[in-house]
Amino acid sequence: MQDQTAATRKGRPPAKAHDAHVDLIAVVVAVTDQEPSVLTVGQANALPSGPFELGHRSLQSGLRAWVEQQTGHQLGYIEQLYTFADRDRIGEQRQQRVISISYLALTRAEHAAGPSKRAWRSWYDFFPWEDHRSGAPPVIADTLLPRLLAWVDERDHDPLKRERWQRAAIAFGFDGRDWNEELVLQRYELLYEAALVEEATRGSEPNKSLPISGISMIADHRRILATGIARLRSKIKYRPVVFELMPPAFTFLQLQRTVEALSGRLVHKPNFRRLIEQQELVEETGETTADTVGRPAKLFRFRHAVLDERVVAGTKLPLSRA
Amino acid sequence: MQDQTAATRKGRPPAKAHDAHVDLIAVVVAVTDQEPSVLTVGQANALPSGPFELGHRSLQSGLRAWVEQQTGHQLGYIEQLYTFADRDRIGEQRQQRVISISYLALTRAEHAAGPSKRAWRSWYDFFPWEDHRSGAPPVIADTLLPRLLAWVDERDHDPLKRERWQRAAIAFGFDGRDWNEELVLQRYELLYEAALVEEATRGSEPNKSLPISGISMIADHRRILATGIARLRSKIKYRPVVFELMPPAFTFLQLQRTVEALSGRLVHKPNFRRLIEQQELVEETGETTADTVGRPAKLFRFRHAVLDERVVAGTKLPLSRA
DNA sequence: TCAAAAGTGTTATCCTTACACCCATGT
DNA sequence: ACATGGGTGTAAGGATAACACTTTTGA
Repeated sequence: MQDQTAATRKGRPPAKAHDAHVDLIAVVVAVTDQEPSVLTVGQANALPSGPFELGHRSLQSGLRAWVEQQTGHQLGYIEQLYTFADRDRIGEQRQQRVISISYLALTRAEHAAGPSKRAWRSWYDFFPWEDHRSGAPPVIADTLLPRLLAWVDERDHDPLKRERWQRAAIAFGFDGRDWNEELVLQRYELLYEAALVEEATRGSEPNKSLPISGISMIADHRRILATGIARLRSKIKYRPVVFELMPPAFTFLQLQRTVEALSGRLVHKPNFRRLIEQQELVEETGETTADTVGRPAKLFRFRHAVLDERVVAGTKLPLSRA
Repeated sequence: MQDQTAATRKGRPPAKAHDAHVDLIAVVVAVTDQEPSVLTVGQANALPSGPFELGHRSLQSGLRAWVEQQTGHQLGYIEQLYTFADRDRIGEQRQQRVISISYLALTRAEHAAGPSKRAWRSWYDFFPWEDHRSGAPPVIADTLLPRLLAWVDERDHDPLKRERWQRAAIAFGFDGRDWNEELVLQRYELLYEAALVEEATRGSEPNKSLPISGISMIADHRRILATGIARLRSKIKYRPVVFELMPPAFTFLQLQRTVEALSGRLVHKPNFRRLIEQQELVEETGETTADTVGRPAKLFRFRHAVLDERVVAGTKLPLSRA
């Protein structure tokens, strides 16, 4: 079998012909003061990124190196998000591929060391329509809804109108539908398609009836951020990843506020508590907070043991005995 | 903002310095005769793959092109699995990176056109310990368990032994734990670590007390296959992807057998039926099967409309009113 | 008539959701 | 006293799991 390893390479043409440049991009998330923040560089409109180099031991270590260099921040939890390819023009006519490998990283903002500090930015600055903690944000009814209706009306035929409207309604919860906080990417893509985000109008001359809503980012970084947010909003529901964002000891309310910041929705306090307790995700530290107001709360820490013990597995199949 | 796009490229050194070769690898799955099969090339021990080239319009279209060229098979549903990097030596000392981007694709074996046909192979040939449709396969108790116990005993200290044993027990359901069909990758990695799969012993001289169990593949293809299986086993539980593997019309039992083939477990017929019905995933075609045996079954088709209507969203947070 | 598969009814149990309420502290 | 947050009790409703049973065909 050993010798057949060569077979994988069989069709490979001379390397230089279509080698690609590889970029690593990080969505680094922390929650501070009940705001979900993302680590940015430049004019706070780019995600930390850099080329994958021969000196890097692995993709992840390359990513760590770049983030640390650009922001002074050390990363803990990392997971891969998505890989995509773009055509890039270098020099005259010669084209080259750029492969971008994006990652989601979770930390606590305090882990910073050096020049970062000001580089954190609430992700709702980029996605104002995503924060439903105080109900649906006004921007949806005031700006997005009318413009999306106009976009729907661009279509001539009824079935085509209906299709656009249905997509918009599902994404934003129109027509009495529920808001679904996980559809972050779909919403961004819809707004992009409807030319309601700045990124969509690049390359064309600026329109007088300006687009809107949300700070834009360079290249497709806002799209990558949307992907990261969506992944995280989905993942907190079936893996104990929130704790990566928490200090070593915390109260239930702090934990709840963090989840609320991420999901952009309010949760039911008593039931949230029971949900966490029942899964045995935390244990008491024995201490209580000396909070300024209200009854002192017990402090808890994450039970790291659960990561070994259990597998969280979600069966949804009606398995049979035997 | 436009001009700041240049900022992304700021740190980029001369392109050739560390450009990478990009490979696309496909795990193409079909289910035929109640066997989950994977499309292979070569001596049926490699996954279809090929370099990403400038001529490819996108990563996915590059993948489609390679699979079609190597197997004559056209792909329908595709999703990205994972991207990883390896060091590759070309020529003398010069090292280069190889980036592998893997995909999961779902089709029906009949879609083949050309030389494929014999290239399909049950994925349980590669992972015999994964098929629990007739109870736990003997290979686990007969071969894997004793060898895993030996591997556990390699450790000197008790806590280290315990840690290895706990991992094995969770992965394989020892100690009265439940079998978890989603842990495909963990199991493969465990067996790799314990040198119980051929891939782990490459580079060293062949051991007399030979490893075992499961046909090996070139390079890390079996690991990629494990990733694909795990992803699919997990995904069929919360997205209607099984239908990509079904013919246009099918009976409940056929659907059930397909799910069983994928998950490697038996499901409860009446409850499975209700589960599908209740989600309104299918509709009657009006026809019935002329089966050889038993009462004729109604034929159903997938309700493609559900993909637009619903979002399947899985809330697991105790949301509050207001 | 029997085997094999299709299909329905019904119950016990658990999880989720919602509502109601009491507790402890600072001002 | 009361505002604020901490924390518990409990019951309704829905989903899941398990068991029992009837129906329809071909051999």
